[in-house]
Amino acid sequence: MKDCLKLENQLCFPLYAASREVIRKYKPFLDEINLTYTQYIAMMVLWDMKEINVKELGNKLYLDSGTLTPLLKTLESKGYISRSRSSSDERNLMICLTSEGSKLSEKASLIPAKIGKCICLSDEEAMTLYNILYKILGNGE
Amino acid sequence: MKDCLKLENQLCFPLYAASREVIRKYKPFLDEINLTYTQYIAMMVLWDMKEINVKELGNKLYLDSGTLTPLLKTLESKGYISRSRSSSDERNLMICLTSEGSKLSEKASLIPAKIGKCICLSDEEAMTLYNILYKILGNGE
DNA sequence: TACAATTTAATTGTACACAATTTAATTAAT
DNA sequence: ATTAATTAAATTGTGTACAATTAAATTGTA
Repeated sequence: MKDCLKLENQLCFPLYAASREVIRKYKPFLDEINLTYTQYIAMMVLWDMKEINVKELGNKLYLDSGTLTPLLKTLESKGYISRSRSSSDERNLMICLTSEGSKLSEKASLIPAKIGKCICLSDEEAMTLYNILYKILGNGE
Repeated sequence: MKDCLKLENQLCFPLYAASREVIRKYKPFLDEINLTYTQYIAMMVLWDMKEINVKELGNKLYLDSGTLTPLLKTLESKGYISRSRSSSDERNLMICLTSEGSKLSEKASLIPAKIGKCICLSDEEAMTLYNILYKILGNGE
């Protein structure tokens, strides 16, 4: 069998596996605030922006409406966001943070430090990883 | 809003996003051999091992039977693998490569080079990334 | 040897991902 | 101003992920 097909010679596989392992580490902390990982990163955008439409949110998260529509309905049912059409362009669905959703950031702000303790990379490794990952993300544009 | 909750200050997010972006780059090539990405990495293990049980396969891929059972049934229906209980221990389901599945590696072996052209990292960056990702994967053990 | 504990897959249920299509609203072109 | 093209979100359908439970086989132990 060709070496290029061995799992240990792939870059894609540890990328995929490490991504899932890190998300798995978030789970116990996210359970405490009743969010999934994808809901958490959507909330991160909202904590920052307060208001955004689905298209823009999708651009930031690399997700489309097929994923976001049900996810945002769930966040609405949890009381963290509101969903309403833009009056200036009815095609746009505006997502707004509720006060309940805003309040959630207090508890959430404790999570990054907790995760840092679980990952165990040096500051330099973390920075290097960050830069290479964004280089990969930049490739497609 | 606290900076630690900004999306651009997370390491987990570019990891998650880059993983999906890379898998997305595989799609047109994997479509040609009628495999999804997860099916592809499962086949990689089989091209290497010829025979393996579900538990071991799950250990290698960081996946459990909830994901693998339906995936392996699909690969069986495509004729690439066979599924049969081990005679020495009926709890174990042995996955074996069929000749059809083995033949598939010829076409598949062309994919890594094609992907390499899409990712555009230097050899050094690729090696650095690989090592850091496996360091993350090693953390949990 | 019984029987409790463990192990392996399968199953069930929830939540993404994402391609492809549909629907409604807006914009562009005639 | 109509109609064609475009855009945004929702919908549909397939395939993962993964927690939790179940069922069957095996192993350990009194």
